[in-house]
Amino acid sequence: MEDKFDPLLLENQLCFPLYAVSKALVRQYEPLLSELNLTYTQYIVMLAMWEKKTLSVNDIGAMVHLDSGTLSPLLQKLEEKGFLDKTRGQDGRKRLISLTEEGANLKEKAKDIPLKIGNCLHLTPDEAKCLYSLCYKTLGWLE
Amino acid sequence: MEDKFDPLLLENQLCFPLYAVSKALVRQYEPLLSELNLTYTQYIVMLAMWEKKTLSVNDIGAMVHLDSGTLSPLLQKLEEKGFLDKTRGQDGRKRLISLTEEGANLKEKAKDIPLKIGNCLHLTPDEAKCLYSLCYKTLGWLE
DNA sequence: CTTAAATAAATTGCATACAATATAACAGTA
DNA sequence: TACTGTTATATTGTATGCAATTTATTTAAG
Repeated sequence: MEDKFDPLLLENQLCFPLYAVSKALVRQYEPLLSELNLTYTQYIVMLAMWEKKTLSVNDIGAMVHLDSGTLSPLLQKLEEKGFLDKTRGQDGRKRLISLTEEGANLKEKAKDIPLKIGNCLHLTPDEAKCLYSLCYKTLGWLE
Repeated sequence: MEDKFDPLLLENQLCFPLYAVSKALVRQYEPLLSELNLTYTQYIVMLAMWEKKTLSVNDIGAMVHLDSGTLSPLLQKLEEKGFLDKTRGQDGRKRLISLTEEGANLKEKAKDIPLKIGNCLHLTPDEAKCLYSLCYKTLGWLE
């Protein structure tokens, strides 16, 4: 007489461990990022900016999967911290976001963060690649 | 002359796709859960309650990885919705959370949700198992 | 019994997330 | 050109997350 499989047990969820590990990992970043005066969300926006130098709000949103409701106040804060500038482009609707010199210099201070985070994951390179691929594969179906 | 590997490119992050897929997946739940008058976080608390029937706030927190700062107002809302009851145990510091009849009945209405979510993931059973295991393995190292 | 230390929840303050709405500016058309 | 529809961003409202603090209660020591 085996128990019937209950799809509503917490341990039978797939989303829940994703949700839990995502939050736990973000918490690992916070002490490292606070030294740069950044939160995790601000950090991924800075990653996008270090990569592209100048972007519209929508461009950033497409890269980091956030909408203007989240980005508007967040970009405001990064501007107040002196890391970003906002200007108007030819198209007056767009706000062009660009790095200040201070914002660009911050990349140097961030360079050790990925390794430090990687070290606390305890995944083999293959496991990390597998996790990475499965996340992107799933993400591809959800948008 | 190959480009040097830049660990600060968005595409070289492991946390970022986890963070993005977690949010995207939670968004998939929202339209299904709104029919039950639940948010995703409220749903995982209800999963814990359906499983254990009675729990303290800390017990729930340990199961779903949330602290009292998040749970206190959330449990308040679930109580107002009529899904949960709060009582005092022998230990007057603890609040014992239990299911109301309405809360218990809600499980029947939720029973198809896991399958619906599973269908939109487009992962093979092996891939799902792999993703599940890697999340729990990582989670184990982060707390 | 009294009081200091520990524990359980709740509260506060700040920073997301995101749906829905509003606003501003551009683009196409009669 | 005046009007309409579209696009880009900002604003509003609700619900988390979580660190830090506070409050209530219990436990342990003296």
